[in-house]
Amino acid sequence: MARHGSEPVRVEAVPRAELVPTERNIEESYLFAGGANSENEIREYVVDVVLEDGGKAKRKFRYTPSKEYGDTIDFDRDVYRAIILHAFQGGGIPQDGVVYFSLYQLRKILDLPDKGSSYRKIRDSIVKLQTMAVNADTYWQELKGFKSEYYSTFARVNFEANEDRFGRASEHHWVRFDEVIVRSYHEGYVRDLDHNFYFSLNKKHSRALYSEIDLGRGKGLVWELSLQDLGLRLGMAASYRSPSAKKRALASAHEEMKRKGFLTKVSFPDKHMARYEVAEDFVMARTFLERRWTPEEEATIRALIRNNVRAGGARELVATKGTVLCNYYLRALPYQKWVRDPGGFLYKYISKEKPLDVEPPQRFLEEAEVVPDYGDLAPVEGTPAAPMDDVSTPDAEPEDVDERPTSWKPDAQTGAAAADLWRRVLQDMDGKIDATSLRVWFDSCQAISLADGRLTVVVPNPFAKDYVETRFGSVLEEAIAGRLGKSARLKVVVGERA
DNA sequence: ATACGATAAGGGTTATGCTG
DNA sequence: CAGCATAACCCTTATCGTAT
Repeated sequence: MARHGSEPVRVEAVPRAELVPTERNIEESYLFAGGANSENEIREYVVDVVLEDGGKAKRKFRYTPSKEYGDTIDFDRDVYRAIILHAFQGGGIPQDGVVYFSLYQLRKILDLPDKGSSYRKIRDSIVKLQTMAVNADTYWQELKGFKSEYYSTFARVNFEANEDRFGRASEHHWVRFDEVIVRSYHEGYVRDLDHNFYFSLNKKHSRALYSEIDLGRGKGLVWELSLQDLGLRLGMAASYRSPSAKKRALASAHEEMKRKGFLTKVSFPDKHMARYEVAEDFVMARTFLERRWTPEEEATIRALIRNNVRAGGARELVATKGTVLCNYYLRALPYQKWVRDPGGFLYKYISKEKPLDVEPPQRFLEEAEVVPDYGDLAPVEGTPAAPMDDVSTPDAEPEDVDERPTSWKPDAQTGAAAADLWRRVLQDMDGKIDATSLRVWFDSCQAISLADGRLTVVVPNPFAKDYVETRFGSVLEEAIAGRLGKSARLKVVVGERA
């Protein structure tokens, strides 16, 4: 049975040189789409893939359910997400893909009752994922090539439990994610879903839909796809063949996601298409985009990411713990022993402010000029890095403004005119950009000069620059051109406002 | 393709039963 | 009796079949 996903999937290049660069985790879309059909037949999906250079390829996924456990259902998706959340809480999936867990921890995440059948269900689900065979074939016409991958989500599953000396069960279960999943995770394709939000959703299709929308929208806030493809991804039964049947089945999930603030609008441009609009507030509350980063903070974030901390996690650490604390652990990292995964180590130790196992040798570090002043954080023998709430909050330091590399002042002659024009342009935006976005993105902007038909606007950080240019660039230029004439341009620069 | 009624299924809670 | 597991129940939702 072949089903055709109709939506082309955008594919980005991967760093490694490969015959066929393909986005990997699109298979997640269909991995859990079984269950509705009780027959345990092989499920097959064909997806059109658009390569970065515009070339076209076809990707075929085949899922062979295990004879013993049958096809995947929604619960298996939840278990899979619970393991990823558990791994994330432990600092991320390590390079070797091995994640240790106890069934008790997963049961807590899944919020299941404490009884034997809960544990059995989770266990069966893990084994089911291990024994479901996945085959992904990619055909790339231009190269006259193909690539055929065979794997299962978990390359290996081990259940081990001992009794400790008090007779209590002590669990040492582990799974090893297949390298395909590990690579997806580290290349950022497995999105950092808000797992708490994910598990707060109750309606039948809500969880799967949230995953799909968040993946599908990429960096944007709007996602459109055919109801046909949506039905496939959510594993709707064959009886939902008509669009109205799908809409009715999805109604309660839509309602829940709007009520909980993820979606602002669900519409159907025509009767075969669904259009989802994601709330900007929801996305922003979960990224740290809106925050202004000092150069020092940005350097710390980059250092954390270089050491395999996930991008979102790195920003979270710097935002919540401050640069001083982060740098303290970063510099101590090379001296630690038995660190399996630097990213995991850093995330765990910094977020919990855990005492270091090995203190870095102070004298050596200072001589090498790699350790600047620790301030109050200088480790004291025996009591390493204790509470330090107010020491490390980076925002409350007005005196460091002058140290920033770029500080823009309004141009003496054109500054006032620029500010005036900018104010009018923003008024023009009323109705074209919603009020929340206006406030969030433009409150911190300042127009500083107007020369040769070019309006220069200062934004606080590179994120804001990127966001303003890509999302609002064209409407803004249009509005400026409307007031200044056709050749008018907008220039966005990053810097501290004067 | 759609609307809608019938029914199965699922979640949640309480009652009951079993075992040591 | 504690500590569980299961049965019974209610209510909501998912799914299916049928008439239009």
